[in-house]
Amino acid sequence: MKKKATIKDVAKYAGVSTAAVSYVLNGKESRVSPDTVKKIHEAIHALHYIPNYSARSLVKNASKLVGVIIPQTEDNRQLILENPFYSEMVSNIELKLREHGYHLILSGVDKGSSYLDISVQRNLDGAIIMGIYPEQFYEELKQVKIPIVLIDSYIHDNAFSRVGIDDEHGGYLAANYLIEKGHRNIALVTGTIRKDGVVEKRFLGYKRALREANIFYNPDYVFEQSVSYAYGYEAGKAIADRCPEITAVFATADLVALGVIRGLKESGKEVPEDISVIGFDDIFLASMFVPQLTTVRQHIARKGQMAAELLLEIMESESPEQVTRREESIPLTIIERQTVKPL
Amino acid sequence: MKKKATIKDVAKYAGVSTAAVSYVLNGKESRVSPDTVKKIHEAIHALHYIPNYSARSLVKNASKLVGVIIPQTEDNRQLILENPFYSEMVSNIELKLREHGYHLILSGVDKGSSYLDISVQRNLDGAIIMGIYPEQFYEELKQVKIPIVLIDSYIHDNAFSRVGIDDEHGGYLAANYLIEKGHRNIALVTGTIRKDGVVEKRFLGYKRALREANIFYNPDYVFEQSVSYAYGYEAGKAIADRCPEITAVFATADLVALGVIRGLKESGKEVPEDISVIGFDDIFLASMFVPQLTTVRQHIARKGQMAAELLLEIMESESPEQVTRREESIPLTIIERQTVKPL
DNA sequence: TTGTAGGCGTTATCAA
DNA sequence: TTGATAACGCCTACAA
Repeated sequence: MKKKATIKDVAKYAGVSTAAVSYVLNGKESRVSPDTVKKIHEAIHALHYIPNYSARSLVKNASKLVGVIIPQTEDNRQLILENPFYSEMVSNIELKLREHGYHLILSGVDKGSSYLDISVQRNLDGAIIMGIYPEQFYEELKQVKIPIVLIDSYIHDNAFSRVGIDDEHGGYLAANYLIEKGHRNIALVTGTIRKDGVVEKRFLGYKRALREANIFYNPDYVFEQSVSYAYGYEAGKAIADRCPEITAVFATADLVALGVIRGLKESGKEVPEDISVIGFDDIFLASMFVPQLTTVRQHIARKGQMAAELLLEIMESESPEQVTRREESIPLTIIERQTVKPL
Repeated sequence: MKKKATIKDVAKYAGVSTAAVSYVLNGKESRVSPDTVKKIHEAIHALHYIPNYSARSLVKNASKLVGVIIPQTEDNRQLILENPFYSEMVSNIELKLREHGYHLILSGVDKGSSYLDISVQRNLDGAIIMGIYPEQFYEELKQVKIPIVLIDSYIHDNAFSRVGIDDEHGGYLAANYLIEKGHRNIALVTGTIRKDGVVEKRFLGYKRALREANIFYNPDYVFEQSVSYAYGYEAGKAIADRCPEITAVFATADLVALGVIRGLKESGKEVPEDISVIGFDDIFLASMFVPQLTTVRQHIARKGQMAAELLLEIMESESPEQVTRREESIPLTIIERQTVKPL
């Protein structure tokens, strides 16, 4: 097996020094005579020379590597990449980073070991974190002094930049839409309401909409457990079986909404004839489903792109440490489809 | 900002040589006295020492990094991670690799640049490739002498190991199932039939089933274009509008099948009352959909796991170059749900 | 059992 | 404009 060509090989082949080669490799051709530049390019080509990033990383203390973290399941620690919400963001992030010469390490975090480990081991230039984690996680994260962009987190800390949406507003939009359609007994189906989580904000928006419409907030109408199709299904059945007065459901994620619809159906309720449902996110499934899901759209792809752009901007700025933390927010709109019926 | 601790710092702190530290770091504690081992562990802990993989990669010529490639869209070069089929495999691969101390670089491949680049730059220890690519891609791939596992490819080459399914058998299973239910005019909706692609094999299986049942193969019943929901939708409408004699559809991917069902519906055909549909893959959506999709199940998660296991085995063997190419096949079963009606 | 020192491939400093 | 050469952090003969 032929050994890979190194910068030395190139230098020898071109009859120049390694320094010269390094210069042209790093775009400092002005420091080298046009003649040698040409010779070096020829040598690079002839030898199929490809720079070794490990060596480069070692001396430049920068890896052109970005870490991306998405939530994982509690039990088997597997990434929740099946959720189109995450996969859509990841693919957009990957593309954006690739366009700028960065590669992406997709990784979960094992219990016990902190993300600090991989970040330091690999000399990551930055990281994008989706979802919310125990507070300790962020504390550790702060130790690694690299640019970090949080997606969908309400952690306010100067160490992090963030991109997200106005979840409170989104919750308000959804509930208000149902109210405008004449609904008054509106259930909320949602994942665990954690302090400072996106779900809590949406919940708050829901309550505000009720309040403004002078509708009594009934805690019994809140179905709170996990953000999954399975739980939506369960909640849908429960609503159909035990709360006949409910005429509309706001699910804080499309995946949950789809589960709700199925649960409702299996208990003999038709959507939207008997009961209306609105989701949140507008994952691509939402429009594939029958009936097509009415939902609050957030531009998921854009979210990924913005996170990547934000990170790139910080990483490539002269002094990343001094870049003021930035926050970006994605606009929200109601997408009217087939699952809400005016009363 | 405190500098990261290096092996020298640890050595100094513990009052030993860097060699000793390196030994315990690499599990060769037998070469060091229990006493110094202890001191070194203390030092590592006290200094929060974390090894620098770039440096390690440089000397060991191994990176503990695995490249994973999934197909990307033609136009915008973005990864098709939204397809649950891929994301489910990726998340399983990631977990398996992580359990063995490897990290995963998820990347697309830009036109013009070969995967050779990133593979050499990053000193990848191995790679997993999903989907099929132009022949040239594989030729280049062979140049990088690292272990490579192909998922769903019929490229036969000693340079690669493979994991996949018996697609011909799968196609046969699906078509035969429909035939057993009394259908004789069976459409095939599929992505482009490429030589040596999985789709071609399924197509072959479909034809064999017809032949064995003495059913005339009608090329007009083959709707071939792209493996996407959108195309399925289009094909579904076409079938409903123009081929009233067709009573069943075999879609070579669930995503396509769901599109077909929607297209059928919009043209006034009910599934399965008017027309039956069977899919392929059993992505999690298949059971979420209304009606629930009858399909040929391949254990997608298992496929990802096996690919990772296979790769790990090769990478960690004494002499990866000599490991005989291996092939693994995942079993297939029909999952009977609600979209096929006996005639 | 321990330590010294050379080298992995790059970059960057400093003379020439 | 060039070219030695010293790092970068780690591993591993080889010597002690």
